[in-house]
Amino acid sequence: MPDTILDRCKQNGLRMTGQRKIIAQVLDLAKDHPAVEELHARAHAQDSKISLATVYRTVKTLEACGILEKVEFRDGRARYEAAGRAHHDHLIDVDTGKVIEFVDPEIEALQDKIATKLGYRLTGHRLELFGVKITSE
Amino acid sequence: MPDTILDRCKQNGLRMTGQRKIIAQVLDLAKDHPAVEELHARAHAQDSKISLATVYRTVKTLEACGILEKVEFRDGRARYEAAGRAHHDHLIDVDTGKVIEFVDPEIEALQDKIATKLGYRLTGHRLELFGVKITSE
DNA sequence: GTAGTTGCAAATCATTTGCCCGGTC
DNA sequence: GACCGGGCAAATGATTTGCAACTAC
Repeated sequence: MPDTILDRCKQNGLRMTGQRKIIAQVLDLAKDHPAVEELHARAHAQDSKISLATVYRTVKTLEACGILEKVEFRDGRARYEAAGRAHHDHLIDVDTGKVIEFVDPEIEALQDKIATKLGYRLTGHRLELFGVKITSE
Repeated sequence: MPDTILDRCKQNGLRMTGQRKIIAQVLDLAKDHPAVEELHARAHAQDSKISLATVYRTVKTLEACGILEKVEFRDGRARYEAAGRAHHDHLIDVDTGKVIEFVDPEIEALQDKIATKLGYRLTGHRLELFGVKITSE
C-alpha cells in the first residue's frame, strides 16, 4: 500500500499546517478528478477557514514536489491526481464528462518505441481518448 | 494537395472578409502551432486593423465548422491546427518547447481497440509525449 | 524566533461579449 | 438593404500575488 499524500508531504519536508493536512486528506479520499474549485469546496466543508488561494498554492507546491500531477481535460480547469502511482491513461466520456482510467502495457511500450524512433527519451506522456458509450442499438 | 483554409471556409459558406482572408492565410502558412496571441501578431503585421477579438472569434468559428482543431499543450494557451489532415499525435521537446508531429498506425489501432474494450466508440483522442532529445553521450 | 503559510482582496492572463458601426452578399 | 462580422473596451473565469497577520518547527 503506497504512502498517503500526508506521508509524502512529510517526506518532502513540507511544513504541515492544518489546512495542508485537510487538503491532503481530501486528495487521498478523492476517487475522481476534482478541479481546484471542487477541492476547495470539500476542504472548506471540513474547515471553513480554508481559502481558495491556499488550495491553489498547495496543489502547486505538491506538484512541484512531485506528489501531484496536473491533468487538464477540455473544460479549462486544472485537475490533480496523486503522482507516482502506476502510470495510466484516461478515457473521457464526452457525454457525461466521466473519466475512466486505464492501463495498457502494449500502448505504453509503443509510446516508448515511437519516442526512441524520433530520437527522444520520454519524460512524461499523456493519452486522452474521448468517446461515447457503445449502446447495443 | 488538400484545399487551403480559405477554400474550406468558402465551402462552408462563410462570409470572407478581409480579416478572415488574412487569418486563413496566416494559418495556411503556419508550420508551427502558434497560440492565438501569436496568430494575431502575424495577422496584424499584414493589416494593423485586425483586432485580437476578431482572431479569437475567427478561430472559434473555424473550429465549429471543423476547419480547425484546438490543441492545448501545457502553457494554458490554446493553439489551433488545420483539421481533416491525416490524424497525427504530438511529441513535445520539454527543453525547447518544440512540437514534433508523428503518425503511427499501430498506436492508432491500439487506441481504438482499448476504447472498444472499455465499451466506448472514440470521437476524438489526443496523445502527447513529452521528452528530451537523446544525445549520444 | 523566524522563515514559511494563510486570508483577503486586488492583480493577471487568456478568452468572451455588448454595443454600435461598417462591409459583404 | 439586411444581416453578419469587426473594433473597442468592459466583463468573465481561472489562477496568481502583495501584504500584513499568523504559526509550525
